[in-house]
Amino acid sequence: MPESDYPDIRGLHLFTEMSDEHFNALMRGSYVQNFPPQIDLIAEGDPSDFLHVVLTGSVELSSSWNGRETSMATVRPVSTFILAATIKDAPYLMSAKTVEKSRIALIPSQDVRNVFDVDPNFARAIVTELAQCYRSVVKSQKDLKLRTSLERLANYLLRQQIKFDGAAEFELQLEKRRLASFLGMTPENLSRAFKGLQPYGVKVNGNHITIKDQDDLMRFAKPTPLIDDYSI
Amino acid sequence: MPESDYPDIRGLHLFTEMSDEHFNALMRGSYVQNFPPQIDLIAEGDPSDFLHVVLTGSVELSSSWNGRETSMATVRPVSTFILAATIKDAPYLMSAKTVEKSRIALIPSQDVRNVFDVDPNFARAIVTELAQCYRSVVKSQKDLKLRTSLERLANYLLRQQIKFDGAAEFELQLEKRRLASFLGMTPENLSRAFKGLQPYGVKVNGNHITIKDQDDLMRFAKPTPLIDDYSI
DNA sequence: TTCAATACTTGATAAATGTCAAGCATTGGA
DNA sequence: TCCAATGCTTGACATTTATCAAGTATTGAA
Repeated sequence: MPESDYPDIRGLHLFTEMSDEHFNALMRGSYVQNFPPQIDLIAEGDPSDFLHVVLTGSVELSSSWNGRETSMATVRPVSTFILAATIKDAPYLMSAKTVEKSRIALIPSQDVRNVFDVDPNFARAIVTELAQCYRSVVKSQKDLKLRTSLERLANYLLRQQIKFDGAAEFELQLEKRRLASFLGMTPENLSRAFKGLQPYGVKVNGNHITIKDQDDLMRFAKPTPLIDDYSI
Repeated sequence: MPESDYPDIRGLHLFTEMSDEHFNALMRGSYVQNFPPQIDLIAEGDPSDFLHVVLTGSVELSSSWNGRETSMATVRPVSTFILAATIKDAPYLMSAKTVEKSRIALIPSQDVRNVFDVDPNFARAIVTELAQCYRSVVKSQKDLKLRTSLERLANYLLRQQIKFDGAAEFELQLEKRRLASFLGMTPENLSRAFKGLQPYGVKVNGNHITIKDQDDLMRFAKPTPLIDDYSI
């Protein structure tokens, strides 16, 4: 891997605290590649040979069964994916595909496991990251099981609003059909759900969202940190 | 904690490989308690002061929002719960309550974090356990998003059957209303779902399940290791 | 700029799931 | 042993969500 890419990766929580020696050892076997949009990076069921790091662009994680498919998450820079499969040396549970043109680092899983055993700081970082991932899925599970699709959309919009520093207007970061799948509904239903939020001051124009009265929407959405705050 | 309880805990994957010294250090601050059925052990949102280990009995993990409640998992001996909250020193995302009379070990979270930093074997075990937990939730998420309630029940029964070494008859380990909630449906719907599986050779009598023709049920359920095999 | 491909929306309808109410079955004290 | 409490089942109905089909809007490449 060219050393010019090191700083981006070094900046990740996962790699900030480890020793230079171990970091360099990890990087030696790794490489960075540019991918066009819509490229399949991994398929669920494949052996987990590499830990992936998204440096630019975005990657969608999805799963299929019996001819159906669902979007599980979208990974944005700078973060890793399929850490758990790498750690366990087990097959991927999700497929990954670039959404847009993306720059991705590939770190051999065996190297990750080796360095884990000798660098306590890296070990600590990995376990923190994994715990974070675990808690994110649990939150998402609660969202799915406890809320209707309208409530899920309302809370999604409020989470996005927080990402944009509480701005009253912002752009959706996902295509609507992808968002629908992520929220566990059909694209048709998402269209209707947006209409269903009009009485609470939500306006939609293409990807542009306007939230007229945040409090009004919050009274309906009833967000809670134990589902909606991905930082804890 | 009485030393007589040590072996049960030592037998857990999480604790087998660590040094005696560190294990004893962990145990010193811990204690074991017997709880009657239906006792609230932790509430979601509480700070995570202890890592819990179920030695006997069983514990249900659940979550609530806006007056609704859902069963997230049932923990059986010998295993831990709320490991992720302990590691992150973050609030619990789920509540826990004994289902039956249970014997539970409580290990101070701070001690777990301290020993993690000094015992590489323990660190490795924790990260493996966490990766396992993460992958379990992802599988459960796929189950929920990709399958109908009838398909979820069919696959649940096949998973239970495997637990009982493929026996054609076995007892449900959960109350039906708990099972319904775990599978993301109402008790009424679960009743109807059992009827819906009759054409595939499933017979129900109270908690007693008979699967007349496993192949028949499998043709309907279409189980896949990437959702249904909790060992990978 | 044009046009074909793709995404999105809408309405009509169907299927899945939830709710309510009532009755039956089981269970665990008194 | 009895019976009250709880869980389970069933039917009728309501709601939610999905499907299908058609039309509109948007996008990207020639």
